[in-house]
Amino acid sequence: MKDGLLTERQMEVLRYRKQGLTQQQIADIISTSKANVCTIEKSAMENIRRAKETLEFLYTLDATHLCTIPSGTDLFNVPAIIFGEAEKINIKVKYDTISLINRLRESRSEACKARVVCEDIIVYITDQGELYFG
Amino acid sequence: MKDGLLTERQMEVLRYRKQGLTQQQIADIISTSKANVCTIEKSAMENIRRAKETLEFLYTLDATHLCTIPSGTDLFNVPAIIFGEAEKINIKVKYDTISLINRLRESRSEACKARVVCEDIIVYITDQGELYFG
DNA sequence: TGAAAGTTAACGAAAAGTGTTTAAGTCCCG
DNA sequence: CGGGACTTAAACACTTTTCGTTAACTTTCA
Repeated sequence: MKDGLLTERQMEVLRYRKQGLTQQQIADIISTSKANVCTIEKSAMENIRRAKETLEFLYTLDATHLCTIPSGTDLFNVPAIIFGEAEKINIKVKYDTISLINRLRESRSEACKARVVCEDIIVYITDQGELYFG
Repeated sequence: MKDGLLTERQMEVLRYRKQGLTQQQIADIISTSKANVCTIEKSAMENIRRAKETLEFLYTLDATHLCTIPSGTDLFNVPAIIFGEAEKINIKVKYDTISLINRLRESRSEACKARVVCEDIIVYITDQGELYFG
């Protein structure tokens, strides 16, 4: 039984950072270079990103594939597509038009350029109407 | 830019498992021993555990542990419990009864079945009265 | 009880992650 | 411009994780 993803070193740096210390100050405290503090902090953030992604995967496990939004689709057409597909399988989506777009932007910002979807987006849905974008 | 914590192999096994296949059946499909499938599945679960713990740490970075809502609690009793605990440490929760329940449902929908909490939920609170559910 | 499902332990090889250093780089502000 | 804060890349020693095998063990249940 081990701890979380973060090493002692990484948690140490994050805690000091939260207190508002600069990388140089932290470097002095823990006796290393500021470059090292930077890489430690960076890998901590990377680990946090991976932890989030891991749980997202877990959610998609009990979600079913709903549809795929093709690259090039206008962002404002996405909700209609999703509502339509969800209706076909008798699931009520738990988001309205606006919050659906926000949720998509939030979780796949790199796939949304201006008003257009610039990557294929796979849409998953749970029985409860929760959405995930792959 | 890598993916989550889980390896391809681990996700593969979890997906088949979700479909209800036995370890032996999966072993046949991916051409290995059932013992190996067992260890892959086990380490996948371990990784998921660590991912959760990592995010818990993130919350505790600027929040303190308030209390734990035990599985089985009626959803409508949750606010009273939280308000009570927060009062003990002189923090005013920034949500009213209704929005607190909504917030919980939003962030831990899979832990709320109908009117009942079906998993233990760890509650964190910041000095500002913001809540997190672990 | 017997068979199928699942778990565990010990071990090895390959792969991935971590902390470090050094040296060069960007970015922003006064 | 100069300096402080931060980022990046390459290389290194080191540790941990992963996938795999074999063989024995426990659990479940018809």
